[in-house]
Formats: sequence, structure tokens, C-alpha cells
Amino acid sequence: MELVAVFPEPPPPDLARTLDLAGYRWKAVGSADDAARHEPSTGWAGAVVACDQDPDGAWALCRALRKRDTPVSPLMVLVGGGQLADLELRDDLFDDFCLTPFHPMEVEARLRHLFFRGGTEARPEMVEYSGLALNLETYQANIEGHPLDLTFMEYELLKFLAQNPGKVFTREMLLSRVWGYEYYGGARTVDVHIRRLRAKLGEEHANLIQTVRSVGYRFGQSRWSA
Amino acid sequence: MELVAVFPEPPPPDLARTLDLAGYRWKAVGSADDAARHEPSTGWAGAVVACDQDPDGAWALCRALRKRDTPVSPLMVLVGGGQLADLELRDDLFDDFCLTPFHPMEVEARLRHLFFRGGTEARPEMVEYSGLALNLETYQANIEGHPLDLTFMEYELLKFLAQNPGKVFTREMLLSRVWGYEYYGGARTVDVHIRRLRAKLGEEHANLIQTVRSVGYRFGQSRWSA
DNA sequence: CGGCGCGCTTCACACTCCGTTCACAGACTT
DNA sequence: AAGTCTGTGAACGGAGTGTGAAGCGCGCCG
Repeated sequence: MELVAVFPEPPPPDLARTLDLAGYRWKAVGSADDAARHEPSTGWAGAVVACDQDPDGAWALCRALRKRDTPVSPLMVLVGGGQLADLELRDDLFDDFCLTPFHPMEVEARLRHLFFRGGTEARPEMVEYSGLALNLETYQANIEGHPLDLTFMEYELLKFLAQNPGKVFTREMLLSRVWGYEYYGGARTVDVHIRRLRAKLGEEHANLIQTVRSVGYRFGQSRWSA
Repeated sequence: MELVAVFPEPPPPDLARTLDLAGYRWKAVGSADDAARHEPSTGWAGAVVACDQDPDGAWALCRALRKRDTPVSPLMVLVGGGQLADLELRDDLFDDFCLTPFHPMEVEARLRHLFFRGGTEARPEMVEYSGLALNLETYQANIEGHPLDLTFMEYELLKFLAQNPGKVFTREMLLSRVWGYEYYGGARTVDVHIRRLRAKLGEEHANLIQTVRSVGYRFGQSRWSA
């Protein structure tokens, strides 16, 4: 489960307890800037915004999270009974709301329902390992927040390796599974691509791909070999 | 406003009153068969199902309204606090719920929000990204206030891309989803349209459409790009 | 009814970029 | 120390793409 943004900082104790009991991983943010600063590389998985104490700040945060190229979703707001009128004309800023004081089971049911609905929508398929993240939809790669400019075959090779961390592949296995079953070419081609991948990963992360002498290459699990 | 189906028959008086005051046109139905018999030619515009008195009948109705070719949406259920557990594993049968006894303003706010979302979901009037704005009703496109003179296919292509920002599409995907499933033509057609789009977007915004070599095209920047 | 213009499609060509290969040097094993 | 395996740099060839122009179907207007 990815990280959910919670407002305000610190959040109401009963809200924090409810989120914990329901098994959500969350992080409190105090402002829109705060949310941007602490946003995970994969983006917020959702947001819960309590409007009781600081309505203006809460709505400003909602606006910041929704009015951007990749809006945060799902987003639930908590409002008091007297704030119901505030929801009007702000329908675009949230997906669901819950009245306070709330029953923990209601919040839990609403969150579950929101994530159920959102789950079928469009959360990009990702491959992640350590600081490396591959977005399979956008064909983009990241290493600790920094974008990697990979060519097509480099991306395919890294994707295959990262999808099977710790496993050793011979050059022939890589050629057949990454390049294609009917590929007939020299095994040194793999070496060169591995080399370029290491170069682009940077000296710090080059050891993500290890050489297993006389066998082939392995991705990850570097702590055992030294 | 189209007709909303309400369960049970007759509905709880406070629910009826709330719907009337909020300005909804509705009709009570007592069963799934009943709902099918009285369905308007344009289909139900939505449904409100109270689960208090006859939970089994209520859920059967929800199932009938949702598990068909054109699911009724939005659908809100009213449940007592003791029925919250019933919602679990039924997330696919409703869009929102409200605890009973309810506050009329909460029901009203939830319905308004549901119809707002449903309205935009089925037919968004605008597609916006960065400085680009597409008006789906008037078939007009703007880039930072300046009108774009796009042809039909250019508009359709740009619309499809802008509706899925960041995602990479192969030429075949674009041909099948923009041109049509049964289209049989050269993939280079896509290239030429992309080229014209980039030309019309102007040198400044031509990079809104990026080439992903050996894969296809992508609109806009994903959250990772520098 | 026929010319005309617009827009979609296709073709041909040039160019850039990337996958592949080769040669050599260094590292590791026996 | 010999032999095998891998890292590295450079160069070649080709796949993939951008671009200009021509072909063609279709609706509009005279």
C-alpha cells in the first residue's frame, strides 16, 4: 500500500488511529508546499483532509492536490455538520466526504470503497526495486527521483532484470527473453547493454547489476556478494 | 432532470421529502422486476436504495441495476450503523452510501456530488493540460488562449492523447482507438498527423507530444520528467 | 452535373539514433 | 603463467522517424 497524505499536521488523534487500524500507510502534511516536498516518487496514493480546524488551509491543499496534471485520487474530506454548505461548488476538489464526529467504521468503509473504485482506474503499473522505479505505461525510468534516459533495448533489459530481482540469467536466456526467441546474435551484445545500463545508473547504483562470472548477470541482492 | 429510481415502495417519508426538496424527479420501485418495467426509455438517471427495512431485497435490486450492460449510475444506498459491515465485498454494487438516520443536507450533498461526478465522468466538457484546452462541445482547441485550427482527425488524436497524459501509445493502439477498431491502414498515417499537430501547436509547445523511439508517442510529461 | 478545394492517406527520401560487432586490454581462475 | 571470461572504446550498418509532396475520396458550390 502506497503512502496517503493526511491533513493537518498533526492530524486529529482519532483519525490517525482509524487509519492505523485500517492498515493504511500515511504521512501528515501541513500545507500544499509540505505535500509537494514530501511526495513519494510514485506520487500520493490518496489523501484525507480534515477541514474542522483550518478550513481555508484544508481547501487550499485540496485545490493544490487536484488542480495539477496528475491529480491526487482518491481524496476524502472530513467536515463538520455545519460545514456541509462549504462542499457546494467544490465538488471537483474531493471524491468523498465524511461528517465529523465520525464513526471509525464509516471512515474505513469509505476509504475501502474509494480505493476499490480507484484501483480499477488508472494507477500506473510500476516495477520498483530499491531506488529504481520503472513506469511501464510511460516508458520512463527513475533512479532516486532522477530520470534516466534509456534507449528502448536498455529499458527492456532493465525491466526484465528488475522484474526478476536476485535471479541469475545467462546471456542466452536474456537474448531469448528480452530480444526474442528467434534472435540469433552474438552474446557480447548483452555485455555492451549491461555496460551502458551501469553507466547510466551512475557509479553509485552500478552495482545493482552484478556479474556472475561464467554464468551471466543478476539484478539486485547485492548485499550478499562482496 | 431525468428520473431516479427509489427503493423501497413506498420509500421512507423523510427520504421522499428530502428528494423533493432537493428538486429530484423520482419514482419508487418495489423490486428489480418493478424497476425494469418502469424504466424510462432513456434509462434510470440514478438510484437511491434504502437498505433498512428489507436488506436482501435492497441488495438484490442493486445487483440487478449494476450487473447489466448499462449499469445504473450513480447509485447510493442508505444503511444503518449496524449494517456497515454489509458494505464490504459489495463495493461494486454502489457508488456512495449514507448512514441512517440521515441529515437531509448530507443526502443532498452526496447526491449533488454523485451527479456532478457522473456528469463529468460520462461527458467531460473540457480537456485541459498545461496551456492546452480542448472544448469537447464546440470542437475547438486553444493553446494559451490562442485558437488552434485543427482538422477532425487532428482533433480526435489530440483529444485522445490529452485524455491520457503521460501514457505511451503505439501506433497500432492509436489507430485502433482513434481511427477505429477495424481500421486497416499504414502506421505512418499516425506519424503524419503527429507531425501536423506538432506544427500547429507551434515550436514552443511541439514537445507536448514526445516520440518514444521503437514504441510510439506520449502526450505531456509524466510526474518524473525533468 | 462537373469542377474545385479540403483533408486524409500514402509514398519516397534523408537523417538521426541506436543496436550490433569487433578488437584489445584487464581481471579472474586453475 | 596460460587460458578464459569480462569491461571498454570505437565504428559500422540499419531500423525508425521526420519531412515534403503527390494521390485520392468526398462534400460544397456554382
